[in-house]
Amino acid sequence: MIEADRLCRIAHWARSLEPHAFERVQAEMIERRYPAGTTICEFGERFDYWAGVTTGLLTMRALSRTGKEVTLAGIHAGAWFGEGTLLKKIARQYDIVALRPTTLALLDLETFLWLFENSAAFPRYLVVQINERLGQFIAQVEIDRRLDTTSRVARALALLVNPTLYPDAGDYLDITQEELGQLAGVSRPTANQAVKQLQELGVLRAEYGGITIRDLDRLRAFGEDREL
DNA sequence: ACATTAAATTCGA
DNA sequence: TCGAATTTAATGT
Repeated sequence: MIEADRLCRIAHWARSLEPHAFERVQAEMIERRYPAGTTICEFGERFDYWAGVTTGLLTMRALSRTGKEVTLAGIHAGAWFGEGTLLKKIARQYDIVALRPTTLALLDLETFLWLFENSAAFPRYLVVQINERLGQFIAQVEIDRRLDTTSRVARALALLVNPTLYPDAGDYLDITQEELGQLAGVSRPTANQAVKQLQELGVLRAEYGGITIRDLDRLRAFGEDREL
């Protein structure tokens, strides 16, 4: 049984649930911690939970045909993921790896499907979420195509402050340059240079162990579609 | 890869 | 429980 105020803190979508749905979620949700480096779920495995990141940072990645690891999305505290595979009842199409010690809130498949059928608010929320994530995947493909490393890092950052997926996020991002490099697909020193450059442009402020976004619009617009 | 700096932890009072 | 000393983590080049 999870406390009501805690549930509201870790699951923004729960706040708009009808009371009967809220209570069921309260009863069924569990939390689990994972050390840094843990593979939480591997490609092809069943992982029958809808999961939210309570603390920490995850990456969703797939192996391309050439064997290169491709980051599909960085996921940090506040985000919920996995609805696609749950609704289709299939195995995961990607690996989920904890980049640092991470706590997940988990909702089992049965409860998830029950919510989908028995709450009016929940499917509405899911549509918005899925739509937003679709946009993210498209943006992520672009990160990998882009040559210019500063734009890659800027894009990777922009994905982490998406206000739809992270409605509670402030302008401070708890992320190291090492982690940012992994999400952007660049080395740590390269990420460092990119962060420095973005700082000089006034887009963000680099801090020890984190980054403060100063100008979200310019971060978003950074290196906006050139050619495809 | 190495030097620097910030933070976290340990330890002695 | 305070703070100085040490170790670990993150950053800058």
